[in-house]
Amino acid sequence: MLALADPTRRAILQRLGSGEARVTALAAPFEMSLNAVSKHIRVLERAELIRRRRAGREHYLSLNPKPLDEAAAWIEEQRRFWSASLDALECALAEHDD
Amino acid sequence: MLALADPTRRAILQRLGSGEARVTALAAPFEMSLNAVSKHIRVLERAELIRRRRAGREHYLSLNPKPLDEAAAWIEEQRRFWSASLDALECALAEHDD
DNA sequence: ACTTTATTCAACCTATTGGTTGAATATGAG
DNA sequence: CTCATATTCAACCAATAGGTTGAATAAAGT
Repeated sequence: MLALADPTRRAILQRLGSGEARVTALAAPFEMSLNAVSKHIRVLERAELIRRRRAGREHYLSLNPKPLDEAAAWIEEQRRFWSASLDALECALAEHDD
Repeated sequence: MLALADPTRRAILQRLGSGEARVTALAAPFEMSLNAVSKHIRVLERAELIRRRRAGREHYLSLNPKPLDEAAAWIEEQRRFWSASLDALECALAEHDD
């Protein structure tokens, strides 16, 4: 299962971009139940896209500092035959060395 | 549905990297039925990752020259908070301006 | 015209996914 | 000790995804 395939999970990753957060906090903005979010978190964790730090009963989630592997690996794999498009991607990325 | 989520579809894209191919040819290497591949092709087509050219009864599929949009857009979206990882990605890409 | 080839359409099946609810576990607070 | 809070576990459910088979369509070959 491609962890990045689900929009809720991508949103969670996005949210974690602005710092670590607890399960409850992560779940808050979503319509779905806490349990549902808890499941998504587990998927992201298994995919090693996020890390969990337990502090008592509170679990703090944060982005795994060396992630994007899944996406990057795929893109890398495509590079050989998709160079034109990758050029465009490179441009997009280069634009943001801020 | 993220079109890139399925390995068969990624393989099809990969195959199309070395030039256009017909449905039958694309299906050949897979264990699954022609119909199954036909479905995957339709998904990729709807996602605008590939294009179809009909020549009589034969359908020639090719990569959409301006694709990767889905992936690139997502990566771009992540850029802001995931810059460290993107740096690594950029390096990987830069390595291949051959 | 008939048959074969290339492809899709339609119906169906099964496994998986994303969600639910309710109970369990564990920690913290009074 | 008891109660509330934070989280997961377990069972379940509905929708979807990916596959199947068989029939439909359409173009080519003979």
